[in-house]
Amino acid sequence: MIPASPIAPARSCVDPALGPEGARATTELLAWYDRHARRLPWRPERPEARDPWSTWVSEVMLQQTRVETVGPYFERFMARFPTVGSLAEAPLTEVLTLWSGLGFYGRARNLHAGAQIVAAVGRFPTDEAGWRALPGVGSYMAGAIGSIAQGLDLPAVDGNAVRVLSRLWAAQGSVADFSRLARAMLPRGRAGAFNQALMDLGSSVCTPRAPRCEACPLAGGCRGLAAGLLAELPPVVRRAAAPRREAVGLVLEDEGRLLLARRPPSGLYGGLFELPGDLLAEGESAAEAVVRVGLERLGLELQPQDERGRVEHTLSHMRLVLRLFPVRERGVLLLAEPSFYTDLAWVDPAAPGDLPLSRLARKAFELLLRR
DNA sequence: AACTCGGGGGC
DNA sequence: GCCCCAGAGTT
Repeated sequence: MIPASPIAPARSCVDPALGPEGARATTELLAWYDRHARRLPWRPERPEARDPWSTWVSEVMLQQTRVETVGPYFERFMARFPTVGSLAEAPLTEVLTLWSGLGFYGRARNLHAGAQIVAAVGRFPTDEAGWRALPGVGSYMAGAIGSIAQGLDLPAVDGNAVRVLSRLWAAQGSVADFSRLARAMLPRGRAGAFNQALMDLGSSVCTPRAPRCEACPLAGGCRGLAAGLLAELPPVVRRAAAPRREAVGLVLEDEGRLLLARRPPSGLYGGLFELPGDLLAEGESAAEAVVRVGLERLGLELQPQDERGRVEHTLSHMRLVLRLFPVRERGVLLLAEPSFYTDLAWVDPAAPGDLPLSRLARKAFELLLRR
């Protein structure tokens, strides 16, 4: 842990030497949380009513996803899968359908697999290592579920907590560093409240830009504020701009229905249905890509027609331009190898029904329905 | 440590 | 446009 200059390191930021400053901050934070805790769908009125299952589901959905976005997804998911056993018994396709539009679909796959493990074992994990052994459960989630739903004294440091702690102590470091820092501040028996208080404070008061320090219970002891370092803490890590990539989507129509194909179970949009297609390879034209997709992924000899339109969609690591090409079928081949795709379906784009679909696929449907 | 993995809201 | 969001897994 590196104290941000020009602040002198008054004390070690490592357990147990935070001293009275740390204890005071924890006390103020808990008092603030008692009055200002957000009311959220996964937070029952009585905190002790939190259970591991609903907490697990909410934490998975909340990964890199805003609270407001998760709300309706959480309600629908818990209505359909009220218990870990109910999810374990469900087909993955149905889980992905409920997840459609939420993004990061590997989360749904991991949650499903994790539920099957828990159902087979017959009980939830009871400690940090047990939770971390489940797919999709890392350091943060193990701490969050354990502290919130099981009363374990574990830190749970997310992006909000990093920001609050970085500013409070005028320090910078890795998430692991801040987890140690949070552990040193944990109030025995109220770790869940402490962790959620850090997150709520970071979300509503100690915001990335224009923090509302006048409303912050920690302002009096905030070293970052005192040093005028709030704008630089935590330091921003510049990430490379997402490159623009082109892709083709094939429009095969039959009596108003579109041919959709299910992507392989892992990787980008794993397990979801889409218009057959692919990213353009290096130096490849769109027409060439259409022909290649037909041959390699569908076993069809295809002739691309005039482009029907294009939809743009931004992902974390690329900006996608999906160009839609109706095709004329010239011949049917037997695929030498199993296709990239694992399933095919003819679907009415106006009523796709219970299929797992990405936002991108839905955007393509909307464009095709407009004309 | 750098990528992969979605999608949306705020400025 | 850019940044960030109750991150985790892989390389």
